[in-house]
Amino acid sequence: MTTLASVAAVLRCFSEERTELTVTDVAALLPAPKSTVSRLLRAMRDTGFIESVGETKRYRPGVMLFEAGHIYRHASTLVERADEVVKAVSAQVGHSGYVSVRDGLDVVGLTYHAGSHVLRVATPIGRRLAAFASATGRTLLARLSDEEVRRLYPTLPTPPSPNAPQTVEELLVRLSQVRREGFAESNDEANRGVAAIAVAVGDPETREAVSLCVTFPAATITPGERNAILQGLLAGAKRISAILGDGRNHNTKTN
Amino acid sequence: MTTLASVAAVLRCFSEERTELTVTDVAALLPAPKSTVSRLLRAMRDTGFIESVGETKRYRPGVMLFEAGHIYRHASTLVERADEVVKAVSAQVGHSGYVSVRDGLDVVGLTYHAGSHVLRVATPIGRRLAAFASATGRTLLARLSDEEVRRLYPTLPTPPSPNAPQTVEELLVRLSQVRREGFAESNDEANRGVAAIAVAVGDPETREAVSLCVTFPAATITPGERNAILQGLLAGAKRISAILGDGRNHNTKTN
DNA sequence: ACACGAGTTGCAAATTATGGAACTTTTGGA
DNA sequence: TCCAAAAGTTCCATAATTTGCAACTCGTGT
Repeated sequence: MTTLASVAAVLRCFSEERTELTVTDVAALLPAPKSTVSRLLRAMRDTGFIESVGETKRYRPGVMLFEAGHIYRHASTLVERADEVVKAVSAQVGHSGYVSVRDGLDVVGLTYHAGSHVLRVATPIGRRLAAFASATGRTLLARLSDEEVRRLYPTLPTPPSPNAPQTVEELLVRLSQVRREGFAESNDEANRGVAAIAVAVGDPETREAVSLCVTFPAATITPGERNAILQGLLAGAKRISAILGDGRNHNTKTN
Repeated sequence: MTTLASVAAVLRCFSEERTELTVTDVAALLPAPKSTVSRLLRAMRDTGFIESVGETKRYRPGVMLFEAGHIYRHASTLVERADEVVKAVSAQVGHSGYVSVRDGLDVVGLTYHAGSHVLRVATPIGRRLAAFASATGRTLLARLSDEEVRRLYPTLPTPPSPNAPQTVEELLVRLSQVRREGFAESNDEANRGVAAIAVAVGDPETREAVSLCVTFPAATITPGERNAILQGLLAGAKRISAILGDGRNHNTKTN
């Protein structure tokens, strides 16, 4: 394992549930010998990747990562436009919305707008979900060919819920449906009692694709509300697509 | 230069003005031989520190940095509390506010609330300013002893404006004033026509310190508005200090 | 077609990282 | 307060990775 791979592995150990790490934590998580980890964390601290928490031997991400991450987030025209759409739809229907990107087998939330209704999901910003087991992820996977999807998923990871695809074949069927309908839905899949509608759009120049998503309570959503969400997202994605020249907008049906 | 130092140096080349980098860019900026840079960027891309922009040879920060940066930002109780204070004062007086931390000789903006008045400064999030030449920076430097400040500044960097301290001795005088008064002001210093008031507060457990700041147009601010800003920040900092046990709140005067 | 600039690759030498073991420091319980 | 255990650090020979020069490839513009 190269130094870079080690550093990346350490950074991936941080999460919202584990915002600080010790030598022993990292030694167990990587796994790697304590001596190696001790020196690695020291070097990471000295170069700004992590910082000590006060005078303790605990480490947390360094401000340099915040700065670079900020640039990541704010340099993308596509994300900006997608966020505007999601914000407007979210405000219109009163449910939470967010924008995600795919990173390998996962989707990562980049932006979030809390809804005004009582149902609040935890902020998805910086949070990872399995792409195959979420509406946002499936809209992004649907932009790949079946061959590309098969290569990405030689075998399917353990599905996190019974409503998620259970086999690669089922996933492909679901993706085919996303392509036909232009959007994906999830129901009681990533969060109990929560459903979501998602639409993807891309920027052919940067080869970026993002998923626009609104979540809502599965049990109490009205058909009118659901339709407003869907139309809002589809129309927004179409506008973005027209501006950026995606030409792969899946808005083929009005449902 | 170790691999880690090289990677950190590359990440610091990104900015809001330079969101993408090429091999040639980095070779000039570091500086380093093209061959070294080519392989370094390749390794960084392979491990998630950077991503290719579409099919081009340009690179930008990777989503992994966004994730780690998000954790940095949201793991801090102090930043959260400071942000609430700044948000409330900003909403009350209608001017922009933000929270900053010090990183070496710089301050970095972490949060931002745009004011409702016409004067909008560019978002300070992720942006660096010279600590000695900004109100936020001086509130944070004032928490150091004079000896620590002298060690940090053997010589003073070139002042970016005539209103900034011009010598280390002048800086120390200004910091002494901040300690006495409990806040710092800047006027036409970081941004033309813009003034700022800042108050610092810390968390003794994590040894964090943040600066709470509100900016406003230097020419049109009224004494009442200025006082509302100052009192709002000082009172908020005092509340935080009482909760976190800072005991170094500089709220020694009501002015 | 050609020149030039951007970027990549080969290879020997230089430099850095590793892991086991010994050591030091910190922590928690009696 | 003391002591054992756990956490963390450092030494050192070996292994692994990185480096920079030079040659090469690719893309672009005239």
